[in-house]
Formats: sequence, structure tokens, C-alpha cells
Amino acid sequence: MKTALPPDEGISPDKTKYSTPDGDLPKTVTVRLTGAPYRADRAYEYLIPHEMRGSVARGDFVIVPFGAGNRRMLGVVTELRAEPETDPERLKTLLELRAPEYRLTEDELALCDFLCAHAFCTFGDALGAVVPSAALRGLERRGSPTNIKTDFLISLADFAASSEDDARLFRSDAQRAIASVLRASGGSMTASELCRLAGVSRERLTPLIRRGVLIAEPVELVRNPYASDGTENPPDDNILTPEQAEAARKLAELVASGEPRAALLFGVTGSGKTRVIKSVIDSVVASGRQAIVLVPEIALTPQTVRLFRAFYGNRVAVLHSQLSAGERFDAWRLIRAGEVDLCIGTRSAVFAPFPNLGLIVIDEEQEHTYKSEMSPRYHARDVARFRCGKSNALLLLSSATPSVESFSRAKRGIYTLVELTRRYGDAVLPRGIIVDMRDAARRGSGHFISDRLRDEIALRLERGEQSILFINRRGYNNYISCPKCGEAVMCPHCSVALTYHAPERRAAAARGRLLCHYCGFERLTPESCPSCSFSPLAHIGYGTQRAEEKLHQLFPQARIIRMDADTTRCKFAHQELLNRFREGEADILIGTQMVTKGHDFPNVTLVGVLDADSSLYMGDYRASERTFTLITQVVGRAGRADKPGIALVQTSCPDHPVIRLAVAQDYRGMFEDEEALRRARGFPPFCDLLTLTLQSESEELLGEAVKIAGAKLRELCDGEFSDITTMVFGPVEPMVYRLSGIYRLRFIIKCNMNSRARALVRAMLDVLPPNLARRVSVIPDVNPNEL
DNA sequence: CGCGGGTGGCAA
DNA sequence: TGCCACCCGCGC
Repeated sequence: MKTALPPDEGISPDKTKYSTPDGDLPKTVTVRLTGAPYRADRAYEYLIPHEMRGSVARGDFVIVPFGAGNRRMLGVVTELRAEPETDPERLKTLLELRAPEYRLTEDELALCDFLCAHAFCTFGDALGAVVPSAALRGLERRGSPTNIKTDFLISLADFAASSEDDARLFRSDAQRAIASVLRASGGSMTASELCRLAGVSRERLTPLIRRGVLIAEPVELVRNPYASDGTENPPDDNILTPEQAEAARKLAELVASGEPRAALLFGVTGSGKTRVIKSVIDSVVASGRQAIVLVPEIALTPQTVRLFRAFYGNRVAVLHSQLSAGERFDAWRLIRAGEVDLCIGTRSAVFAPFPNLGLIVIDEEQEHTYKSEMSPRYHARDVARFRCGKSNALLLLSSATPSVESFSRAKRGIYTLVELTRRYGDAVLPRGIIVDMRDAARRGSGHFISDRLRDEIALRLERGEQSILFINRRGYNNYISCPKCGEAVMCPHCSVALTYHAPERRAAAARGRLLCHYCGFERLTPESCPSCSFSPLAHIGYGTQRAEEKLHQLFPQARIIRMDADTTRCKFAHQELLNRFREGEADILIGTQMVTKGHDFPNVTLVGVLDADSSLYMGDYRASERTFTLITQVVGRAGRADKPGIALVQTSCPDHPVIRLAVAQDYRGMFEDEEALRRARGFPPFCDLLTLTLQSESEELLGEAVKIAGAKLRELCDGEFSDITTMVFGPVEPMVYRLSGIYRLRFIIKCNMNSRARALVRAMLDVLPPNLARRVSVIPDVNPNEL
């Protein structure tokens, strides 16, 4: 169902917008360009031509002449000046001014500034995050409205309302069908809907409109791929338990405080965090404000949307990167116009331009997906905190396994800690059992399903119950290598081994492919070793594909769904696989992280973690925390309803404290250990980690640049920036030294990310001499996911 | 980034 | 001498 937008309300005239702080009409403006590279990303001053005086305002889009060739470039006005700062003789003049309906709001400009300062990006990159690209498209050319899809609202002319003259007015079957559909509707409908219901093509309307029998009125359409979700389900009872009600009351109080607040909603899986959040949103919406709910990945949006649509109907918008440009633009316009109360989406939805923001919820706040790995490299939590600060809104972090950083802040009183301790209906947490795999490992890599796990799966099959198996690796196995010379088959563009993917059609004699999980490179599996021609090659390790195959061997009768990046390529595949599993169309669900979170499967009584150690030794200071989170989440999937469940955790380090804590679902235990360790070693939350990555296609130039940058960095830290505490490490190779043909080396700096530290970063951004800067880039990243 | 001006290598 | 490829600085 498509919704028509109301006509634009227009911009209220406001003299102060068009004059300088002193009340004078401005002579010049400063402009930030949307397409400038970092080195040219400054404010430039331009003269305002006479005809634009009094109509140009801060936030307006303008076309300016730029550079020696006076290229036409799109820019944004950031300041109005009564007196030019530069000699007017040397200034160029604005070429064009875009209509005020495109003007950026003060909130949007502030967000751009925030991103430039904290993520060290260009104004153009910041703008690209703050407004959807479709809102910018077309602005470079003169004025036409951007990517607004229109349809026509069709109604019958008055003289055709009764059926007296039908024979004369409607002369064919198609025309009579149109008339009857319209009469049945009793009013008007969009042309597309009318044609669909009447079963006629669009062209059939034209003659009727030309003769005036039908009246067509253009309307703006809103594309909404989630329109059919949820509204059909009646809301379930939403009575809160006393504990939940108390949590909701506390949080609503924070929202109503009229001050910026932050809280951590901490509760085990199944404790009803979502119900509490829903209740807080109710109070936000009741006070005329709007809320944003962030979820960690696109795959989790449909279920969240369905839930909230059941309550708020079509006053819910969705924003994430998999929407088409038009869909995203339409959702954005509805939000900006205050036509919806709630926006659900992934990281980028933190920019949802609500006019009166009251709440930002970050669900599963510890998830690494909230940190952007591309410019602008922001963390949604930081942007949310900034926005909540400006709007006196509540930032609500929610998790069963909060990040150590956030829980530490809650402990120190920076966030209000709101805790839910009881599982819904007093369901018990699944019993966790550690399975020692050291014996199995000795028997060879083929034994990655222990006897114990096999027996438990068999038991579930017998009872008609379901199992979920989690394995942290996709593909058939880790890599293939030569038993003779020991070489693994590597990606030609990256310094990583390729992963073998078996052909999906099991009957096919086709050879499998080798895939690079980093750059996407793909090749046929070689028959023999590329360096010494030895054959056959050995397959090392196992992934989801091989585990699935093994399960088929062990349980030929079992129905298995595999869920990983390869089986969820297309748009709604993820949701569909989960639905099928929930409907009982399969006995076993096996997959990567995506099987671990956010789904309620009442018939699942067994959860198996095939290799709990895989994330334990990845050399990152968060390895323990991540392992804990992963295992805890997947263990929480078992036995949510009336049936008790068990969780088998296979590991080669059965005595490792983190594995034990995770199996016991002891978050606080993990937190205490981890906090002590990080305090001792100087890791977040006791400092920030800043990386400066240098990258180049040329290994020599990179080496040269790293020498210069390293010397300069240490010089700055010991000299100009000796007032702040910094520790410099490196240069070190990232996990992957060469990626898509680009070599990378990085410095790691421990510091507190304040304005002085940011000044240090900015100083580092132009340490390279221009000849080197052209071919080596310097990329700063604050608290990156990968070290 | 992309222009323009400078430079230097090289063929005629 | 003339041409072009590449380097480099700058943009208001």
C-alpha cells in the first residue's frame, strides 16, 4: 500500500536567516564543497550576486566556480558575512542558489561538523552520511525536484458518479472495469492501485482522463518495502511484569527530565527488554517526540519492524543501506517531515532527521557493526550521544552482554544502569555443558562433531525438537595447502589464504571454487599445488559447508538449513530461512553468527557451539569479550519457552575462564576479570585506541612514508603534544598486510580522545610531503574494530 | 580531485 | 625547436 505525502508546507519567512549576526545583509558567504578531497576541504569565501542578496541562508546549496578551470561545484553555505574577510577583488561569485526546500537544517549542519571533527572526514563524506544520496542527486544541475516518485490520485468526475450515462461514458470492458472498481472504492485511489485492481494497463486511463470522465491529481508517492509487514498481526498483550514496569518507569522519567541522559538496559535474553523499550517509546511518542531504534544488522530489521508496526502502524519508518536510493529517500522525507514517530534501522539510521528527537535506542549495543569501517568512520553510539545531548533526549543502550566499555560507564554512574534479572515466565536458562575436544582433535580434523553432540542431536530428532549449531566460519574449510611444500593457496591481491567453497549442487561433478573472504577474488580450485605441482592438495579445517555435509552423513533423514553469507545473498533470504525453521520445516539450523541473535524459537532445545575457541586467540584485546558474547548469545537460544534446553560448547580449552563464564552465563564474572585485565594493560575503557593506517599500492613508497610519519608522530607526542598522555606503537601490519592490492601499515596510539588528541591527528594528516601524499594515504580511525 | 604551469627527456 | 609525459602546487 502506498501512502501519499501531503503537499510541502513551505518555508516560513524568517528575516534573521538571511542576515548576518549583526542584522546586515551579507556581502559574502563561506562555502563548504561537497566534492572536495581532504586537502582542499576548507571553507571558501564567495561574493553574493545582487539578485541573491536577502535570499541566501546558512545551509543553502549553491553552485560555485572552483579551481583554475572554474569547475562548477556543489557546495553548502556555512556562514554569512557582512564584510568580506578576503579582498573582494580576489573573490569569485556564487553561480547559482538552490531552492530553500533543499536547505540543510541546523541539526544537519551540526552533525556534519561533528563528523568532520571526530571522524576526520571531509565535509562531503560527512554530508553523505547525514542526508541520503538521493537528496543530493540532481542538485548539481539546475533545480528540478529530486527523485520524488509521483503517481496520480484518480477519482470519477461528478457527472459520472451515477451510472445513468454509463453506456456513453464507458465504452469498453476495460473502461467499465475501471468505473466499477472506482465506484466500489467509494472515492479516489492511486492510478497504480486502480489499474491493478481493475486488471487493466495504465494506458486505458488516458482516454478517460482526456475526456474529463476521470479526474487525475498528481501526488507524491512513498516507496515502502516493509509496508506489508506486521500491520496484520494484532498486538499481543503488553502487560509488563513488576520488574519490567519499574524499569520502564525509571527510563520514562529520564526521557521526561528535559536533560540529555544515557542509560544501559541490562537484562538476560528473554527478560523482556523489548517490552520495556516499547513502553519507553510510548511515553516518548505521547509527549510529541520521536524515537530511533538501532539494530545491529539489516537481517534483524524485519522482525523488529513487524513488532513495532503492530503497535504504531504506518508511523514507523525503516532506514538501512540495502534499501534502494528511492526507498531510503522516501523514508528520510517522512522522518524529516515528522510524519512518523519511530525509525528502525541499522547504524546509518542514527542520522534519522526527526524534528523533535526524544530517544535513541541502541539494541545489542556491544555489536561491532555500530562502528563504521568506511569514511566517515564514526561509532553510532558517539553520534547518538551527540544528538541526544543537543535534543535533551535519552540514549538507551540495551544488551544482555554489554560491551565492557558501556558496563564500566554504567558502573561509574555515567549511564543509569537499569537491570532486568528475570527471564520471561521464569523460564530457566539452558544448562550449559562444556565438551572437551582435545581427544577429538587428536583423532583428526574430521571429528568436529563430538559423540556427545551427535547423541544429543539424535535425541532431538527422535523427539521432534529442533537444534541450532553455531560455527564461526563460512565456506567448506579454512584453506587448502600443499602437503609437500606446505604452501597454502593464497589470494593474488591479498596476503590471505583462499577459502574453499564446495559446489552447492551436490550431484554436480563441478570442481569447487576458492574465494577470498576479504576482496572477493574467486578462482577454480587447482588440481595441484601452484608452486610445486604436487597433488592432491590437503583441505585444512572446516566451515559451515563441511559441517552441513557431515551432518547429512550422520543424519541422512534430518532436514537441515544452512545459514551463512552464501545462503543469504538475496534480499529477504535471511528472514525466509528463519521463518522456515520457526515453522518446523527443518530439524537443524546450522550457521555463522547470524543464527545467534534475536530470534525466538520455542521448539529449540539444543544448541551446539562447534568451535568455541575460534574467536579466542585472534590477538585482539577484545577476543575474550567477543567469545563470551558469542557463546552467551547462542546458548541463550535454547529452551526459551516451556521446554528446558541444553547448550553444548565444544572447546579445546575447557578450563579457559571465559569459556567457563560464558557457559555459566556469568556476565559480571566476565566483566570483573576483563576490566581488571584492561586496567592493568591500558586498554579501553581506560584509554582510547587510535590507529593511523598508511596505505599505498607501492610497497616502497609506503615504507618511505611510514618512516617519515613515525618520526613525526613521535616528535609531536614528545613535543607539541607532550601535555597529553600518549603511547605510540608501530608500525605494525594489520591482520591482512596486503588487501585488494594495497599494502597497509599502521601506528597504534593509546590516548584519551579529546580535542588535543584530535588536533594531533589532524597534524598527522599532512605530515607527508606532497609527492608522497599523492600515492600514500593516511587513515585515522578511533577505536577501530580491527587492530 | 583536476587544472595549469613547469620541467625534462627525447626525436627531428 | 617542439612535443608530450610527468611532477607539483593550488583552489576563496
